[in-house]
Order: sequence, then structure tokens, then C-alpha cells
Amino acid sequence: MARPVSPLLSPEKIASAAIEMVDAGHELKIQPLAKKLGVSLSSLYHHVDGREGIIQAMREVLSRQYEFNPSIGEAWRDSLREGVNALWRLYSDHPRVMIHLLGVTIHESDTMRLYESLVECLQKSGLPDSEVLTTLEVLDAFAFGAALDALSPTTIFAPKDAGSPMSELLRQHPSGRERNELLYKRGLDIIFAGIESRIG
Amino acid sequence: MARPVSPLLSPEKIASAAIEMVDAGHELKIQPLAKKLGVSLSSLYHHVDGREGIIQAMREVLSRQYEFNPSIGEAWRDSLREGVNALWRLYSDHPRVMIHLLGVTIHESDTMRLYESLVECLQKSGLPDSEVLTTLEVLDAFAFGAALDALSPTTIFAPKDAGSPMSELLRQHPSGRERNELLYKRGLDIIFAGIESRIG
DNA sequence: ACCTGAACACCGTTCAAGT
DNA sequence: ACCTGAACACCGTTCAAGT
Repeated sequence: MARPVSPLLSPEKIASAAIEMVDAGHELKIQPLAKKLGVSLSSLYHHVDGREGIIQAMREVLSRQYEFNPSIGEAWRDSLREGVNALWRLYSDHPRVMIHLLGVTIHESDTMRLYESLVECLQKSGLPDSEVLTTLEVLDAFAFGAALDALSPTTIFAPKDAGSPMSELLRQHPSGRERNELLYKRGLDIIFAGIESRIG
Repeated sequence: MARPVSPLLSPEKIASAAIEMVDAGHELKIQPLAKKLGVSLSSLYHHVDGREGIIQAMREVLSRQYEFNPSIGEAWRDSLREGVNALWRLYSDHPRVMIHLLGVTIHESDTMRLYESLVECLQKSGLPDSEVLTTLEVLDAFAFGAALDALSPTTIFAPKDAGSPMSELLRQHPSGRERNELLYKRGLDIIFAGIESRIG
């Protein structure tokens, strides 16, 4: 086969396949990616600028998927929580992809809009202007860290002493996805309570 | 040169050199690592089990470096803060190394002891037992996320509209290391305040 | 046991050829 | 413009040879 009437590939198709691959726990490799797309590996280079280009394309595809439109008139607490939840979904649906995106500047307009809505929520909350951006960064760092936590093996803590306080607590402790989601929800509750205490 | 009287290498030496390389922002590659150690690349394989073995060795070296001995009789707030600070230093001194360690179980006795001390602090705080481990995970996830935040380019937010609320705030906002440390400190304050509110 | 150079396998990238 | 197979460069790993 040479040039087909309509292109077999596009940056979006390549990115989506790459995201699937990485989410499934595989390394981001060109050969298997081409195979998954039913195409020769050299074809990819007509659509994206190598491995780095694939990563850029993944970023674009993901940031378009997670829009957030705060309902107007809603209490700032609710909008803020919804907004952080949108970030959390983006991160926790694709923690492995996120690792590849570390160190890449965010200027995708969709993602910027999400951050800007969060800024507005925080301003409405009555938090001093000087604290708004740092508080946003705190929420973002927590959501990100919590998402990466899901990559830990099911048993993160493995104390040697079966009689230690830690071991006692582990017996009552959930594991896997349940543990991870509880961590996110509890953390958000704690941080929200902390923010309240800075307002009052 | 063949077998020298005393070995030129050891897992620790290899790991330390690897940590330096990764911290400096380079990829973890065997050839440059051997060069840095002044040794042929095939020598490494006599001391560690390939790339994966190097990563294991890095984990061991780092977890030995960050011990934490809470002063007895100290208020739980202070011990807890010191303990989380120890975690933060471990993560934020080597964020790039941490990425390689994702998904590796922690059973190093030094690191486990740190987590166990943190559990004890949280139990002393009066937090219900059922919340202790999740709260520890929240602190850990936040410290980790905050450490990885340092890998972002100096300007994380790049809004297109120079007149937006975000742009206004950015003008008063620190950048680089200062921004990252403020984020950690503020986040810890917020989370501590949140924990207090769960106790009372 | 521990170091070395050479051989090998794997993977990302380029390129000339084809429509 | 877009697909392909072949060629190339790079990098991790193995192995036989040396002390």
C-alpha cells in the first residue's frame, strides 16, 4: 500500500492509541504503537514529530477531554469541589500518562480555563488575594500526588513487626482503588476545612 | 586492567552516581554512568542486576539517608511536622529519582520506621484510629505531589489573556524554588488546620 | 571475584521508493 | 500528502578472556 485516499492516521488517533497503551501499563514504544494502529512504524513520522511529538499530542487530547463549566450562582465551595474533582479525574484516569507530561508547560486553553475558574472560586471564598494562587497550587499538588499514589502496589506499607500499631491499623484499612479514592476524598475534606480556617 | 585488589565498584557507589546523574536532569543511561564511575560499562553488571538493579540500589541508598528520630516528650504537632518535613526533604531533594521509584514497594526498615513514627504522632493527636492511616496517606501524597511540582517549568500557568484575574495574581506571585517551597509550607499549614478541625 | 572489549538484540529515526 | 521496507544509530545486556 502507498498513499490511501483518506489518511489512516492523525495526531489524535496516534495520541489516543498511545494513551491506551500507557494506561494499560505498557511502555510508550513506537513499534507496538504502530502495530496497534495497524500501520508500519515509519508512517507515524508523517503525523507527529517522533516520540516527543506523540507526548505533545497526548497532552492536547487529554486537556480537551476534561472541560469544566461551573454552574453560575453556585456556592464557591461546590464549584471549587467540582473543579478540583475535574482535575482529579484527569490525573487519576491517566496517572501513567501524567508522568510523561511532567515538565511540560500548560497553555492548552481548556486546561487554563479550568485553572482560571478555580482562581475565581477561591477569590469568591474571601481568601486574601495573596493566598489564592498558592492555595490553587496546593490543591493541584495534592490531586496529582493522590493520583500517582494509585500506581503504588496494593500493599504500600509492609511493616516487619506484625504487632506494631501500623500493623494493627492495616488490618482495618482498605486497599487498591478503594484505598486510593478514600485518600483523595478525605484529603480534599481536610484541605477544605483548612481553607475555611484561613478565611474566618 | 583485570581484577583489581580492592573492587572499584559497589552497589552503593553505582547508586550514588546514578542519583547524581538523575538529579542533574539526565536520563538514567548505563554508558554515561560507567563513564562517570571511570569504569567499563560491562563492569556494572558484576554488582547490580542491570538497570532495574540500579534502581533498587538507589532506593536503598536514599531510604538510608533520611532517618527521623522524633524527640520524646515533644508535642504531637511538632513531631508530626518534623516527620512530614523529613519525607518532604527525601522527595523534594530527588524528585526525578522518585519517578523511577514509583510502583516499588517500601519495606526498607528506615523508611518504615519513619512512617511508623508518623502513625504514632497521629494516634497521639486524638484522631480516631479509623482515620490515622488515611491521614498519613494524605500527608504523603501531598508531600509527593508538591515535590514533583518542582519539575514544572518556572512558569506553570501561561494564561493568554493578560487582563484575566489569573494574570493579575501572577504578577505578585513568586516563581521557581521560592514558589515551590511556599506551596509546600502553605499546604502543610492548611492540612494541619484541617486535621485539627477533625479532632475537635 | 571483578574488570574488559567485542558481539548481540532492541528500539527510535531517517530515507528513498511508491502512488 | 502519506504509506512502506530497508538502513542506520543508539543503548542495554551477555559473554569469553584475562588476572
